[in-house]
Amino acid sequence: MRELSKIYDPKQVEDRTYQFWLDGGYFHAEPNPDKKPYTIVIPPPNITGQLHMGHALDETLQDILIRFRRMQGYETLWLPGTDHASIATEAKIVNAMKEEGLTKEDLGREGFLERAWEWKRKYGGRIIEQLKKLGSSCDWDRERFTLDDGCSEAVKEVFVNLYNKGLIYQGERIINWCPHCMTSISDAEVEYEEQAGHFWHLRYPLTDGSGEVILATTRPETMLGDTAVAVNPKDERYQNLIGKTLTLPLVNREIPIVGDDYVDMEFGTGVVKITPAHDPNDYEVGRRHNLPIIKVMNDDATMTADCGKYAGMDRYEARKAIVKDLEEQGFLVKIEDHAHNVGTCYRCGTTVEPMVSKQWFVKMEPLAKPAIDVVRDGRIKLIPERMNKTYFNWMENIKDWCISRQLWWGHRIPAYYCEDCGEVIVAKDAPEKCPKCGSTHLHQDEDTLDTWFSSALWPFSTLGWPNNTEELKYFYPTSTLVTGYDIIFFWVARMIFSGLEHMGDIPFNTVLFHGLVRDAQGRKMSKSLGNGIDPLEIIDQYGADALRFTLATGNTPGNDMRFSDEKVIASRNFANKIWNASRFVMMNLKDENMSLELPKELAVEDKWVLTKYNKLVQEVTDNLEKFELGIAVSKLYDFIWDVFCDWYVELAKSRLWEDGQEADTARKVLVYVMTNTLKLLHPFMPFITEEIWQALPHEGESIMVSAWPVYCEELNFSAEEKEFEKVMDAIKAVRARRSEMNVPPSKKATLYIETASEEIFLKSTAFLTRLAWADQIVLGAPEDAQSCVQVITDSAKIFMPLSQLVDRDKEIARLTKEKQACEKDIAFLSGKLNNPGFVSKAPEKVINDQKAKLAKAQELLAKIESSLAAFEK
RNA sequence: GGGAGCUUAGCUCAGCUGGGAGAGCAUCUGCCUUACAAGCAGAGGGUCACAGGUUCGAGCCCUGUAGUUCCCACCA
Repeated sequence: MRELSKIYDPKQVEDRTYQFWLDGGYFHAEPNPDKKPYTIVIPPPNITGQLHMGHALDETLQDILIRFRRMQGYETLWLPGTDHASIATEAKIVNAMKEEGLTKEDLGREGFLERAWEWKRKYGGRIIEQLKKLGSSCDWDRERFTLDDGCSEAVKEVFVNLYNKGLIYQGERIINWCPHCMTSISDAEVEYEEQAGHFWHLRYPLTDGSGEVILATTRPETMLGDTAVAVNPKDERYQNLIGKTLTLPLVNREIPIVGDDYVDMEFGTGVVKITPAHDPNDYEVGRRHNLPIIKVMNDDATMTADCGKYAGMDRYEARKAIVKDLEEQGFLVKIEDHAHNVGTCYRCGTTVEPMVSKQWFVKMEPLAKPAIDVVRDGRIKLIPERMNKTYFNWMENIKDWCISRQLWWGHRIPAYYCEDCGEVIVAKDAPEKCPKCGSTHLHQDEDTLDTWFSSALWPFSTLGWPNNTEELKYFYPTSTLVTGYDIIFFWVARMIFSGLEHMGDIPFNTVLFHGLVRDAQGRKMSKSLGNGIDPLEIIDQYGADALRFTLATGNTPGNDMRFSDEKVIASRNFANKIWNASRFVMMNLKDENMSLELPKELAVEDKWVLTKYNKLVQEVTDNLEKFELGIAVSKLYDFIWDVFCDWYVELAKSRLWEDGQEADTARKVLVYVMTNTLKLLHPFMPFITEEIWQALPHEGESIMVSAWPVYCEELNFSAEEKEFEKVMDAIKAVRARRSEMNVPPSKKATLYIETASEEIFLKSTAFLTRLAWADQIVLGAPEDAQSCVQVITDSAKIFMPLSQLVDRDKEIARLTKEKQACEKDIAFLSGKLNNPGFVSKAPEKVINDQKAKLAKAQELLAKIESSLAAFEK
């Protein structure tokens, strides 16, 4: 017998077990023609990041799928890596430099990049180490980084290909500019939030002095860049003004009044000032009317040198000054409160500034079309299905993707400019001279690419593309992508069109979306709220298995979940329960090298538990294959706790304590069910299952590479299962009656059992004695039935001679109540079965179920009635 | 403005293709029964948001309403 702590201590297990797996090389995958591949590429976490609950959920779900498939016999690759996260990382490094009093410009591009790589070497591995704490079974030999040589090669290849096909172009267009990050960002990177603002009503006089127009604006500082005022051509109030000119206040520039459908006559005054350089809609109006574009803001959102007295002011400072001047000069009519949506940078939260700027774009329409088709025709399955709608809506209305960033940390755009003739050369390698004029004065584009440009290639760049490697041939398309719904546009959609365009095939078959992990109150975890829960602390306190179990339980695809200590404690308790169940099994083992074969002769309780177990195998496998991880895990919980621990272990004790021939059968069944159930649980709780599996008789090196259990018909004993449940029902009923009457377990009672199923009850006397606190079992009714407490189930009537507890009136009342309940049941069931509609239309199985229920209820009623009659005699 | 999700026990949530409502936590009762008090045995607790409809039958399907959360669009 082993001496094991009553409490499972994850700390003594986890690191050691993880190292054991690494040493065994179990995480590594190689192309293997004898097996089918199963591949997941990790959503690469940012190198700046620390593991948070979102990662923990994401990685847990992936590891569950990976471990499940690995045990099923697939060649299983979980490819890990990290993302260079251009904006976030650059900002971090710039901040660190600031403390030394340095700026990017001080160091220059080379110096800055040197620092950045140094930083990456120092901190980039941090999150990887944290992933290992969770138990992630990634193939660490294949770890990649979005800025490594291979990914860089892929990025250049893609850029050049798309450029040559005309799908990447450079152009002067209005983009979103973040004045804090000092770079352009894509539309997807802008987050809108409602802010309280104002509506300034301004008076613009007609140049000819014949009057004025009044317009409203939320951004008066942009008026310096107004190059027109627009009205709706159908608007009778202003029709006659179209073609006339106004004198722009403060600036005294003459600007035209144009007619454009864009103007909503109902909104504001029906007059809109047009600032093409700083508003996307105005930009479009400007293009339609050939208006000049006047930039009034610099990249840092200060006013440009051309802004006269406002030059150099910050945009908000300028706003104040301009409003003040307008007011003083009589151009301000009134100020209204007005709530409006303001675009902010998703990285730093700064209000973005729409600006006209020369940038690189991906032409989206031709790429979007096939990407829509593969989801529509089901070649890529999104789970939950409703994500399709979100996906289509975005893809069908997609605008061109601004991919250039004014940053240094990232993939530098492979475009070169001839300083002599202005030729633009896009090539993977720097050209030596200009192909047009032969000049050697060339310089590379200063900008880098959007981080998401490289992550879009992740499913194939990590497998060696553009080289046609064995890995690429074998593992692509990948099987499942697991990610949060919050990056469907940033990442998922872009991987789909990139895979189709460059590989000619989908990047993955299925996308499993999960939701956000929120705090116990349902709030988003965030740094500013300080309500974030650190997964590493949870692991430290409760163990990785408890954390994983918590995240998997009750998790439905695409739905957010709440995280609370109570849930982790419940999971920790479950781990402890398993631990103690295994202690029980180990304490009762005689031969550590016992055979794992099930004995031929099985007791009825063995057949009962094996039948339940066998069903569990089927269901858990089904659920996992359908990505119903939360359902699978709760079935395991129920089976282990209720079926195995609360029932089977208790039932097995009878034979173990006798220590006869049959004890050996019990041991074998215990070990069989325990080890196989551990296998089913292993994807969810890898550490504890390995630890116990190793301690129990087993074959093979590790549970993680053992074979996944399969359903087998020989273990299906449904007749015995049903029969045995009659005894269980009796035990439960006796317990309930005793509890109702507050009889302590120490007070034993003889059980007289009147039943048509005598055989099974006879076999089960040991169970009735121990589990229903009896001192003796007698078949048949006692002579003095009236002085007995009676317990009635549909298959038995049980008498307990606890005469001092029997109150004739109370017994009659109780039996009458039971009788009424039973009659109600019968009325309901027979009503159903007498309904011609039901009998003719319901499926046969349902009808038979109802008939069986009715029969049982009638048996029960007969027993109750006879008892009642006896009492009333 | 458009779209989606959610609303089930006191709390947090399951509920697969429609067949008499489930779990965990909390509450109450009794138990240190030789794996486990992080446990065991019981109990109470629900007009499945509301109103219609389809159906023999609706928590589940359809329509509408309310509350709530989120996404997209961005009317200056």
